[in-house]
Amino acid sequence: MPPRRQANRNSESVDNYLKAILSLGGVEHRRVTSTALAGHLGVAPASVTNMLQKLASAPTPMVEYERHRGVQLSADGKRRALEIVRHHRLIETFLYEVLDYPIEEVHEEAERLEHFISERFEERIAAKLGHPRIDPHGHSIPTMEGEMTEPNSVPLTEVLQGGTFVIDSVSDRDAHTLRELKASGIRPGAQLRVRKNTPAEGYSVSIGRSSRAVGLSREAAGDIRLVPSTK
Amino acid sequence: MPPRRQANRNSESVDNYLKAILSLGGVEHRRVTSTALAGHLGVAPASVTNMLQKLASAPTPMVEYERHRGVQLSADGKRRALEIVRHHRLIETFLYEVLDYPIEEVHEEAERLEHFISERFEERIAAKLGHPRIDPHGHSIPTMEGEMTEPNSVPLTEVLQGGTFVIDSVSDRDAHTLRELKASGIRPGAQLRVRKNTPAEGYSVSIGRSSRAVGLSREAAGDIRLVPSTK
DNA sequence: CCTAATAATTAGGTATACCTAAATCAAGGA
DNA sequence: TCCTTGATTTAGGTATACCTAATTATTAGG
Ligand SMILES: [Mn+2]
Ligand SMILES: [Mn+2]
Ligand SMILES: [Mn+2]
Ligand SMILES: [Mn+2]
Repeated sequence: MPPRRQANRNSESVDNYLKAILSLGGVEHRRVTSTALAGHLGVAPASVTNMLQKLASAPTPMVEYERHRGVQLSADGKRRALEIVRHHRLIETFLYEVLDYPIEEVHEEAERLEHFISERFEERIAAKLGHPRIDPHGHSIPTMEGEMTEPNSVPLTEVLQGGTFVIDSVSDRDAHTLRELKASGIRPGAQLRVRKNTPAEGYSVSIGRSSRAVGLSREAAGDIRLVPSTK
Repeated sequence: MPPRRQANRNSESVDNYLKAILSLGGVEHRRVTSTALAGHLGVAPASVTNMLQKLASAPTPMVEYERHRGVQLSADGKRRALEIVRHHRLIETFLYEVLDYPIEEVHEEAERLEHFISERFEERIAAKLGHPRIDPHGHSIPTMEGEMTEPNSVPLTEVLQGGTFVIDSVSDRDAHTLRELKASGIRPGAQLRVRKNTPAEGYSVSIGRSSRAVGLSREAAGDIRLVPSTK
């Protein structure tokens, strides 16, 4: 019979806009510009304006929008965005832990499935995984109640002094970069010593106890986030 | 960037039309009428006509369609339909075996997810499950190559003589009926003795070695398929 | 062989979510 | 303050996938 997925609220597109606003605006709710969203989502700026107007003028608006001044998530919008992020990261963890996906392939699959799983599915994989708080890239998984801790980590490209760090997370965006990082032993939790990290000199690190220098592209370096070594 | 799911070919709607044509026309490719499809899919007959015309006039047509004479799947259409059925039944098996879903809830979740999983996901759950050939309802799972064996089972309502049978499958369509069947111990593989099965007298059976009579609604009876007991 | 009833198609709309091109706005520098 | 320019929005389209109402085919009965 008619499964009919309803308009606005809850479509795959809407979900992706909300996630993008959360990601660009952070949990501090910085206003996000149409152009930034257009870039992030890969759609034309005009399409963004259109969608924002719809989202803002819904009966229970998902965003707070003012012409020419960008958007912010409403409380409802933030709740939904965090739910999708939870789906995404739980799915990634599940694919990695239970279905033995290579880490560089989990993101793409999760990006699709996050919109279509039920609350039951979410609950079941969370239980199966022991209610994990961190996904395979090192990103924190929002709780069922929509709480998410922000990392106090810093991109490798922005670390000022050299020294020893622990890898907090790696970006999930680019499968190719991720495959390279994996090959060099760069994964969340590993120890990393910064040798060079300036645009001029390039990027070079050592992993774990090894003293071997590992060179990194600018892009790869920007995809690694570090926290100070506690040891 | 642009994940852009492509037109026609491969949309969730198209998948559902192809599955419906397969289901109504059987693997023997009986022609299927627009009205039958409309009923099965819960859409207006006019919508069906429209879709069939598009599917039939695509560069590589998924169906063979003639005005006023119904449709049949093309070889391509059949391949796709069987792939979706494989997805559906593997997902059901996975939800049941790995995620401990109650049997009456697997269908709805599978109905959505079947359209969105990757080939990798399909392959991984199949491997995890040991390449099962039958889903939790007793339906056979098409192979990766698109082979599916048709059951030679008969609905309980169409069994002529009484006697002892083995339950081949139960319908997955109605969660409510399924819950009731489960409560009576009616599941694929179980032994079933037919006591009464006429519209006039109603439907009554015994399960396993028990001699207790279990009454069934007409609808429930039609949802049970039997094969002769080999013992 | 004609005619109703029924099945199916056509015609004309809606909503979502995109796009391009043409306005228009906001802000910073002169 | 005014003007230029880049950002944003408006205007006008496209494609998918639905719907209702009107029209046309098919077919079975008389
Ligand atoms: Mn990801
Ligand atoms: Mn997504
Ligand atoms: Mn099913
Ligand atoms: Mn489906």
